[in-house]
Amino acid sequence: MDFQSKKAIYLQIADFVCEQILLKKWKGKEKIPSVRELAISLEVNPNTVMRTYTFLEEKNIIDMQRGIGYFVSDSAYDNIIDFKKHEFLTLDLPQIFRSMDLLHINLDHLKKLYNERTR
Amino acid sequence: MDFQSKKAIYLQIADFVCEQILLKKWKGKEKIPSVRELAISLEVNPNTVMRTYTFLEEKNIIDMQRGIGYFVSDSAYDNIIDFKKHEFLTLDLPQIFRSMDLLHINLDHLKKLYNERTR
Amino acid sequence: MDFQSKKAIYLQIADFVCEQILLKKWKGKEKIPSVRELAISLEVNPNTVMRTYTFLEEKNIIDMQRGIGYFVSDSAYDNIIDFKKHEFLTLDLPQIFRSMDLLHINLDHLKKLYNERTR
Amino acid sequence: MDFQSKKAIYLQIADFVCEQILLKKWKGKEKIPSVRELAISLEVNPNTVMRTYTFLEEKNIIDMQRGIGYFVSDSAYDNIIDFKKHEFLTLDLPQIFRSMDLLHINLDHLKKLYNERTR
DNA sequence: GTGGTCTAGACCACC
DNA sequence: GTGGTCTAGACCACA
Repeated sequence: MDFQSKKAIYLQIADFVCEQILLKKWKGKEKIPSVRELAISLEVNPNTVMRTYTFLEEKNIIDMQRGIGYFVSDSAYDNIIDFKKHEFLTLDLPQIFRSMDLLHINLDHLKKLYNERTR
Repeated sequence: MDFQSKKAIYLQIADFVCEQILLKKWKGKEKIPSVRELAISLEVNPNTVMRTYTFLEEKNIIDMQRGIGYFVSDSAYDNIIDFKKHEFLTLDLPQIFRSMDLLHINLDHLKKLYNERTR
Repeated sequence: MDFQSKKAIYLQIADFVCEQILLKKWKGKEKIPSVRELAISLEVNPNTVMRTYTFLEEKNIIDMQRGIGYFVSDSAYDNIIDFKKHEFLTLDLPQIFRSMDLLHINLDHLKKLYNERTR
Repeated sequence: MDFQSKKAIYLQIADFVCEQILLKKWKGKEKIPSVRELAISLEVNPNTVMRTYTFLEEKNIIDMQRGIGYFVSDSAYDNIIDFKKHEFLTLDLPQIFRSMDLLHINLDHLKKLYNERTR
């Protein structure tokens, strides 16, 4: 990770964690890296990771067990899908379609780009 | 306009101005609202509109004529299209496709939503 | 304020803010002290007040306006009452009644203490 | 027991032990479960139960007999009552009355809830 | 002036 | 070892 985007680092880390879960690299009920571990491996301050974990706990994506660590919550996968899908459909998509109209990009054009993309 | 999003207000206003131009509501070489007028109608601080206009002037989308006001530049329409298209294709689109993959939304689904959208 | 209790300072400050609103000292739509101001007057680090304000914003008790400051939200009073009442009835009260039973304190005794309290 | 509250687990276990004694389930001079037994039945780390027992021993609520186990102390019942009552009257009650005032809950309301409670 | 983020480092309670 | 809180100080973007 390089944190180039303008987005706050702690949110980029949150996205990273969600992605690990969506990709099933970190599965339900599994322990995730400790605050300090992740901070070292991402080369950021532990406070920043702490902020990410607190943020994700409020969203019921991870759970804390006193003195043990953080765990992927039972409903993490579904929660993330629900949350992100809702965000995508109500916030991102309307703007995408708006841009397409203004820029005169139609669906066929998009389809072509979609199939050509580097996956 | 309500400026609810987290995006900076001056950038939201810039988007608004660009949209007026793309929609040909404000055409080439036409005078656009003065800083003060726009500030009043949008209920924001004139400094904020000033910042928008300075920003757009740097991007050669509007021109200033001292003592007269701001005008849509000759090449405004093409400039906006070029800039926005480039941004859309290289920044937005890859993210969109990434989200679609993670959320298991395919092109057919997108097509359906596109055709159903409220324009 | 002296922050004697074991509760985190940022939560004690949150309680303080809620109290100002419940007591109608800070009314709806009114600007509340800036992060820095409150930090100085309470003699704590600005980060601590920031944390309080972020916490209260998530609970829809205060609103932020970019570059201007924080404001008591429209529904702050009702939100606080709802939230605190729910907490009191479902969390505090059962424990209180449990303690009373175990300690053989009955309602008449409580009533006496209630009427004698220093208000 | 599920230890959901934010209170330290060892203190929640201490409360549990005190309750057994107040309810006379564990009577004076009787042997109480060994650290290991209780740890297994509560599904916690033995260290945590150990801490509870040490804590209660300091408060003269239980006594240790080397090589034999822990016992309810002679004065346990009275000690607990005294301690908890003092805590309840000087710490909990003022807060309760304060909350009641702020939330506009009066004694009659409380009385009704008290009589309706699930015992 | 406002809020927001990040780092560095410390200290604490807990398991 | 774990998380949680707090301070101090810096830097940034925004109104």
